[in-house]
Amino acid sequence: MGHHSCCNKQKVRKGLWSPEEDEKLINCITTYGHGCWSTVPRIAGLQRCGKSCRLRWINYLRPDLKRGNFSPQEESLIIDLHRILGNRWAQIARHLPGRTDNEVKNFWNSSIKKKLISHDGVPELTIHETSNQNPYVGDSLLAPNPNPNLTTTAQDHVLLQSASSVQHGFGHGHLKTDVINCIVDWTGGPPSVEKSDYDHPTWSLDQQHHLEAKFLDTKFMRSSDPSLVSTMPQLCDLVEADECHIPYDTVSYEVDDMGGTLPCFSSGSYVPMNQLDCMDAAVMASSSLLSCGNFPLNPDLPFK
DNA sequence: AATTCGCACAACCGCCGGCTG
DNA sequence: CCAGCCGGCGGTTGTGCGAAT
Repeated sequence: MGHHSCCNKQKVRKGLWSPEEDEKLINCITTYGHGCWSTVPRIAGLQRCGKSCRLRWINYLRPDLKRGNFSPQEESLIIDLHRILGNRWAQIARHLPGRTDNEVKNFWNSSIKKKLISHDGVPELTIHETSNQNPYVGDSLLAPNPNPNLTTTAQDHVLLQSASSVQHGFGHGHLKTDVINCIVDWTGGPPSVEKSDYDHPTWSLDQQHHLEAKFLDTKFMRSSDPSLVSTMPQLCDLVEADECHIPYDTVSYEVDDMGGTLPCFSSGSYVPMNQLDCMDAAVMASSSLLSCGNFPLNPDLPFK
């Protein structure tokens, strides 16, 4: 079933594309758009299958593609995202404007993977349990890491780190209003937040505890009530809806000792340092777990 | 200079899920 | 409900080129 109908009707060319073929494809798509890919080869006068045309356009001919080497910022982002998302190249690539999933995948396989291996495995994943300052944190607050390259232990470490980020992220300061509102809606509202505070909400210690408790209640309740779980806010959607990606040329988190500006927010909201972590964790959590709609519990954890 | 090797990148293959008739 | 079509995705293979021998 790998071949589509368009590939069976006549002999199709395979292999590298010639400049002439590229030109035909570009002319066709800039003139007519691609519409249905299976008709593109016919319109363009190409002896290729529609899939091949689509791939060539997406991976090579698209005008918004950014060629050249990956910047250190992009590399770092890929590593971070891969740690969470695993080999979901398309999802990773969405956070890298001008880059394709194929490009990211090749870059990972040819470059990053080797670097990580040569650094004795996965160095940035070596997080010790001592970072766990909360007895609950060892549980699956976040999804089991889908990264197939990680050992179970490494996955646990990822969970520890990410969960910790979530919990310690809700300190004092300002979060993106939409995200705050989402959290507030979901939790039923922190104990004493004023409506007027929603514009620039600040999380008191009480509110922080309330939110943490809500997260923990929901995620660790063994009463596996899917309807409850499904009410978890999909923070990632909010973040992604606000163009959660790095700029084309550089990434500037403009981080100082106390905090920084999230590049994913066009408003450039100033976010305290610990909440940058929180946003990271939120993206991770909702990308890999919430969107799956389930919270598998780690059987090795104390909640039985 | 010829050959081999390794790497980066391009392209293909097979599968899956959504859509439609 | 089912089958066919299609786009999208991830894994894998193929190709070209430069470095090493």
